Amino acid sequence: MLEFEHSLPMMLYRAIDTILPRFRRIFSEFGLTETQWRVLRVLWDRQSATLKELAAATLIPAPSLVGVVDRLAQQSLVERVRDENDRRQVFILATTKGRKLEAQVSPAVEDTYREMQQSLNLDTWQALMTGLEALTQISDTLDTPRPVSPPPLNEKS
Amino acid sequence: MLEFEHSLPMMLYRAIDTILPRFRRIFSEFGLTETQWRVLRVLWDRQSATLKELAAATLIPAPSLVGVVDRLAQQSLVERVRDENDRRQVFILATTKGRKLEAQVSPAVEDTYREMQQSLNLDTWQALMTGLEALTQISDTLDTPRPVSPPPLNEKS
DNA sequence: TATATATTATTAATATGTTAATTAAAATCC
DNA sequence: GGATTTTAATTAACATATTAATAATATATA
Repeated sequence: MLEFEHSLPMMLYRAIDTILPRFRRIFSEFGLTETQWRVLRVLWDRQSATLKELAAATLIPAPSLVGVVDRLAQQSLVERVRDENDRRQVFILATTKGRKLEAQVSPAVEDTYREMQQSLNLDTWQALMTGLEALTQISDTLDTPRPVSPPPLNEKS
Repeated sequence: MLEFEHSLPMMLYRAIDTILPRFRRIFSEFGLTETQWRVLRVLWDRQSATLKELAAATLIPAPSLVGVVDRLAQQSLVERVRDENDRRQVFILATTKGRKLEAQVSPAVEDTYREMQQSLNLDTWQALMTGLEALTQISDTLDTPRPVSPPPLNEKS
């Protein structure tokens, strides 16, 4: 029981449950959900992004992202522009209205982020980030979904 | 952008996205979702739990848990028993069928957990767990939701 | 070039998360 | 003892996650 409740996955979930509500309170003051904010947050930093790029940057799965962008578009915060070079792709970009939100929302978000950061010992913070970084790269060690094909020898051709 | 994608919340989400799919593959082999497995996992360790206790142990919000337990009950894996001493409460307990699943599912889950653990440096693992532990306790430092009490001396009524 | 294959976005179906409201039962207060 | 307030579970409404399938377009290949 202690075993389970202190397993790595549960510790990660608990960490998220601990820190995210503080941010969501801010988002909701501006009529945004957390995922909607994440999309805008990325678009504030880059002129546009395809749906696929947006999914990678926000970690929102593409099927969910379709709906998130729909609702942001309904609020006139973003718009879709079909890529004419490759008509499979769609560019998403923030509207002027969407961009104006940044100055409204970001200060409180950054304040909260700093508070959170400062409530942790600096060494603890860095060890945590280093550990998370390492964890996200074990996929290379593990995810190799069993020797699918033995391409060992002859690495180049 | 790098700033955002390497923020603590995004690092936590990325960590979960990295390690959970491996476990979900196992669960689905037995017709279980991740949350369904979490409920069973707790009930395998204790004879019963009220919905509230189950929510705390699994980190599944109570409103979601109602549906999760519904579906587990439909599969005859758990059952509800009203507490006769306090009829507001409901005990959830695993059925015989539900208990038999443990021997089927747990070995693969534990194998995968060990693989994951061993793919990380031991120091890194411990620093990560320590950091997560510390993070889940900053609520005491921060969560104090602003001095709710003293509403600025009677501004007007 | 016609066909097969791969890629991007989207839809579909089901399960869960999030917040607020509701119901029933207990505990508290007068 | 009856009104009030809490508490546990549930419902409701909306948004998102997960997995599989589909449509449209692009690329590769024979």
